[in-house]
Amino acid sequence: MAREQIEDSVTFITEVCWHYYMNGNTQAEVARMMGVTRLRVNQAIQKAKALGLVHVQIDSPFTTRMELQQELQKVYGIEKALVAPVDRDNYDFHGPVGSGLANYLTERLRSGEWKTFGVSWGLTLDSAIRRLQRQSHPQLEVVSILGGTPHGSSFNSFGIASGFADVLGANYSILTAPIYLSEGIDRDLFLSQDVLRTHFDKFDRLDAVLLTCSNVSSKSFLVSNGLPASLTPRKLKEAGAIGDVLGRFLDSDGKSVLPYVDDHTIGMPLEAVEAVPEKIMAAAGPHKVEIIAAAIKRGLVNTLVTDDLTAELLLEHGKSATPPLPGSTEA
Amino acid sequence: MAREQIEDSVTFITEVCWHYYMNGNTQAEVARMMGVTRLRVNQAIQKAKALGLVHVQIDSPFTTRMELQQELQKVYGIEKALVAPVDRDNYDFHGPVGSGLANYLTERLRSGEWKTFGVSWGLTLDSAIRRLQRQSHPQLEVVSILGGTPHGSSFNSFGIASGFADVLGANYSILTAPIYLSEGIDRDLFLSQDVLRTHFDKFDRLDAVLLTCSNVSSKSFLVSNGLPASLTPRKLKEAGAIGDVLGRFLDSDGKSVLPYVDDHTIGMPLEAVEAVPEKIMAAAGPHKVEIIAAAIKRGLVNTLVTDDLTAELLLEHGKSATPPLPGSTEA
DNA sequence: TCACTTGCCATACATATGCAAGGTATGTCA
DNA sequence: TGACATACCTTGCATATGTATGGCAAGTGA
Repeated sequence: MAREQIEDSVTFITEVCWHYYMNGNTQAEVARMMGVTRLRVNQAIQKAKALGLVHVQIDSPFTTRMELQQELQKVYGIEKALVAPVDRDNYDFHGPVGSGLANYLTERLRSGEWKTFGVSWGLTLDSAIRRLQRQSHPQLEVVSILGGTPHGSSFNSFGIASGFADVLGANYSILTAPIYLSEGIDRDLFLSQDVLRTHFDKFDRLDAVLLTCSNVSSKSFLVSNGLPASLTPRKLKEAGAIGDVLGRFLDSDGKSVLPYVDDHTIGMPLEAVEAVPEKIMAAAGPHKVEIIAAAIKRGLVNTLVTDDLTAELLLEHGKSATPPLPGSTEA
Repeated sequence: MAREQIEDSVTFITEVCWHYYMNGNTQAEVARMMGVTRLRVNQAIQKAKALGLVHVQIDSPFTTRMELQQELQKVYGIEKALVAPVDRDNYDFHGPVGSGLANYLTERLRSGEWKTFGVSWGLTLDSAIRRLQRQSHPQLEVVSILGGTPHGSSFNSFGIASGFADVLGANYSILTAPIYLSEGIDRDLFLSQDVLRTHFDKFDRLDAVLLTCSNVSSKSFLVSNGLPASLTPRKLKEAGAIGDVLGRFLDSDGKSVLPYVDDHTIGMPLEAVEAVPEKIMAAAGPHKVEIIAAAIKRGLVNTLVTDDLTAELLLEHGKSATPPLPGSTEA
């Protein structure tokens, strides 16, 4: 290395952001004030965004798709639906939903009602973490409710639970196990490990869970990278699976299609999920419409965070596929 | 009026902001998506800023002037100093301090330690309100601790207390009285009104107070518009006053210079302020250096929120005007 | 009917932002 | 000492944003 690197610390970036966002100076003005080039100011601002150092919040963000939200609640009989607007020409089904979930979580955590909540994993939750404002909830515990895949990535089990805990200023507890147990291993023996039993006990005391879902296609990270060798997308479809929640594959009625695989899945059982007071599912994309509907039917969702495109498809699906559930059409 | 006005509701503005800030579209893209002109998108975004609908937050904003903060704490013996960076060529002594106070308040309120806090009034606090993110603290009570002037404005007593309460989702209690009692009215009789006595009783139970201060010049709204007819800036200066805190004029040692006027001032007595656990003063500007120093000397400040220009002048003032207080120079 | 008001649009343009390409200072190393 | 690499700067330009101006269409009222 020749010449020492210029100061590019958080302190520098923070001051740039203060001048730019709080004081409303232009990038050129900030550069002049701080005695650096405009380029470096520009870069600092971009770095701040990337680092999640600045956060833009919109007050009452869910007023824009009120009709869709109310119709979803009515048609599917769920307690709350939150619908984020998307750009249809440049569709991104993780970002807006992530923002929406981040907003809702912030609001929900403010009440202080949650002592512990469970998280699965996936790109949607990763996106939510990166959009969350740093907070302080020292009494809160984030519990991982699903094992990980061997292909480690930032949105895998460990990264999601610790990511939430970090940004929320909370504690966390990791499920140190693979999502699917290898064929040769005895399930009961494996689960009898003290560390796992202690962890599993926490599932019964969760105040909330953050769920995601996916369909059976290459769009699903789990299907592409995480399935046991014996399980192919083809076999899944033949068994009637339309997608998974917590690694457990369901049919269009929300029933498990592969009990044997479920037995070898390390994570919170869906029966336990059903018992959690707040079941929040964050999911969007045309390919997820069926599995979202199935998960709702199964009783896995109180609150659905999605986008307007998916919401419209869900309503279409709900009207065409099934007559409204009895008692769920009341206003 | 010809033609009905176009939809310009909060819903419309919110959707624009969502696309622009959350989804990262350009204004032109948002316009195309929503079927309006770019001009209207641009105006909606500006309106959102003006309405305080969008808020930009910076994580750990007070790392940039760490040395100044520490030196202020040392030289003046205060618990905490928060220093916001400003643009010296385009100096604005309300905005940055308002942002700083908003940030600190948000952090402080998150702890849930406050049940009730007192607010005075002034442009600095008004600025803080407009920069605060909407929050929900149903258990919190904002208490006005100073009467108002007849020249009602948004930053007057009523507007500040209700403004804080509104944005914080809290309750409020107003001091329905003029800041200076008219000559002819008997003070004790006036204060014996039930509604005032109930209000004054709250002063003893405050967890915190937000204070401001001003000097004796036309820059002070109080001096320009709020003084009783018998009190002129000249008289104030002759009596040794260098500024006011809560409408009470102090000399450079922080002592009251006009006990008779203080008797006719409707607001929290400074002796009661001294007893509050957290005394937060938000003030900046070269003209406020002396009165800030005096207020600190009087023991009215735990936490000072100011800007870097004022901080430097305060340090200069502290070093030249007074030898460091005994025992306050320890690190 | 026609002048007029109102509210929006199209256009144009000044300024601000994002980004790439080549230049320059300052160190390393043969 | 000079070739070289590195880290940063300058310049220039494409795009995005902010704002002013003239125009047009729809309604109003003489």
